[in-house]
Amino acid sequence: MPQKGKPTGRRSETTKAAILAAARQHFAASGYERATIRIIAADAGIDPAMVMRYFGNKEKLFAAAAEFDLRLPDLAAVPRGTVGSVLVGHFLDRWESDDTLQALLRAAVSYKVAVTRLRAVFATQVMPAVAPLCKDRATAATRIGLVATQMLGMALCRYVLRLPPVVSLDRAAVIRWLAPTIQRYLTAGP
Amino acid sequence: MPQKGKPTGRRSETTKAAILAAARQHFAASGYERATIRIIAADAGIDPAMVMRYFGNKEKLFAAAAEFDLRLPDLAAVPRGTVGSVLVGHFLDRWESDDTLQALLRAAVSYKVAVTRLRAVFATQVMPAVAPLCKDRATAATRIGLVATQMLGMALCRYVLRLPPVVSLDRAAVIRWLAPTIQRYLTAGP
DNA sequence: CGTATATGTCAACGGCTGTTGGCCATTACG
DNA sequence: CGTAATGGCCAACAGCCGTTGACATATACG
Repeated sequence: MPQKGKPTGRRSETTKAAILAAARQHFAASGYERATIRIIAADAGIDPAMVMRYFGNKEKLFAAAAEFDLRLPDLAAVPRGTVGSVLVGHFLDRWESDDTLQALLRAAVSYKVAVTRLRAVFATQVMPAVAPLCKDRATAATRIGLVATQMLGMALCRYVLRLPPVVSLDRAAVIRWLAPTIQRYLTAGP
Repeated sequence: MPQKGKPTGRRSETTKAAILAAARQHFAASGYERATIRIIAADAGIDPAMVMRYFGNKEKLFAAAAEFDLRLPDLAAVPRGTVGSVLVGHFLDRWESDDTLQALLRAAVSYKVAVTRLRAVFATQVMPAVAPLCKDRATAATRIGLVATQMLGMALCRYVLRLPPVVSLDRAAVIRWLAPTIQRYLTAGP
């Protein structure tokens, strides 16, 4: 038994990982339609046909590349007043250390599968983790939706559109400005 | 002299307008690469070759379709404390009454020309109109950049990604929640 | 009326796309 | 060692894309 165990094969896992990495990078940099299977394969150093063998088709390749975990921390453990800065800081970290989010956002704008996935991430990862912080269940969804508008708006302007004044903010400044907004959306009166 | 005066022709302006309208609609709904010239032409009821004759190529067609004016009101005239709600309300209006902004945002994510145009709109329309409200020149660009993150984030979540909790907010609620954020970005201490 | 010009259609081109099936090399295993 | 399977490459397909040029029609004007 060579490596792991799923296929009986030899080094397929290595190649598969290389394809996934190249796919994430190009989906993140160019969006769904411009990230060609041929380009991704060339970047991974193999033939386009291998991509099809391992992932079936482009849609499934994207689904595999867009799989990811936001890794939200346990928010019940942080002090009430700092939840805003913790959330902003965590999002910045995740956004800068993982191409997947950028791939998801860039693709979601023109590719149905991606927007569905993004909504799923919101519903299954953000909502359950943040909702307990809101006292009244009734407005929780609204509050978390508002948080999403500010967070995704920052990501859009900073990493995708690259608006100069937003790009030149340093990490601390982003947290200093955005944290009170997030805090207010989550806790302020209706 | 048949209608206006620019070409000597007969009804070319009508067709040109039909093409532009169809282009805007499809760019807004599908992004740059999925909005094909063939589809746009079919929607305008003419042959694809006409698009080329009137606009040269797809890039120039997009440039023509993405031309637009944000029509920001004179902010010096509104009371100091209501500038937030005026801005949010105006953006919502513009966003819902004109496909162009959505076309610009959808295309900007994967099409260089579009992101350049969007940055230009920010620099030549938003900055000059909003900057006078900021007392210190030094932080004005930063403050307006922050406003952009919240505004574009709302547009992204509401009109492009269609996150359910954000879509179901009514106009008044959006203003009620976002106005204080905008107000703080523009006027609060560093 | 005759002719030039604008308006529009048609068919085709080269290029790029996702996808497929067949062929070679290498390795694992009896 | 021989055989089967796995990893990988190559060439080709059908389809769609932007774009082009030749050709038909209708209008404007001398």
